[in-house]
Amino acid sequence: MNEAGAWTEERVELLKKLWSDGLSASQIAGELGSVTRNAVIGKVHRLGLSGRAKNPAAPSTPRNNAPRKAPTRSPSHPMTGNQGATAGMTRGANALAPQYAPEEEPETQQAPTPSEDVVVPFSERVTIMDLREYMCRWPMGDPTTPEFRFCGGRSQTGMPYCSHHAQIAYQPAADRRRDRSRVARG
DNA sequence: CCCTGATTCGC
DNA sequence: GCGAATCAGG
Repeated sequence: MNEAGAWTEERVELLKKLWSDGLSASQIAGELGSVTRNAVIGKVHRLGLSGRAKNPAAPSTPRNNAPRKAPTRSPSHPMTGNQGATAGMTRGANALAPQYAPEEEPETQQAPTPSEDVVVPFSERVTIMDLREYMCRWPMGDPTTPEFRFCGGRSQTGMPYCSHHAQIAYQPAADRRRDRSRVARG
């Protein structure tokens, strides 16, 4: 039978399906299992699927010269002693769970109750003291109260907010009619 | 700090 | 052909 780790027809087809579906490499890797995101990307490139739905004449990352500078990898000492890093590479493909978000939109719940805490767990809420550059700076509550907190979620570099709040704050007025229900006014 | 894909290169 | 390592951008 097909062994895990081998790219069988089914795996390749599923890979193409998920890739064309817009799923990220890590998600596909998590769904396939036994493979890492790198493996998925590698296979994708090998198949010639790279680029997904991007403009063929619009390379986001035009590596003009990038001489790859000799990485000079040392295969002699892949792991000297102990990696001492995370106890288990819980990163990348393994970090993402093979779960899907159907994103249900309860229209019956149009309550204007701006309770962001419903989407942001308390554990992530931080004060300005614990705020980091990579943390979401979405304001919560009144800044005049001592209970004022920030989202504290994971934000991208350069982004003041996390992915969730970034979409809320950066909603184009044209598409704003969608309304996220509990989005509310900050 | 997190994530993404792209590429190289040893196996 | 495969995939880890690395790079580069967000």
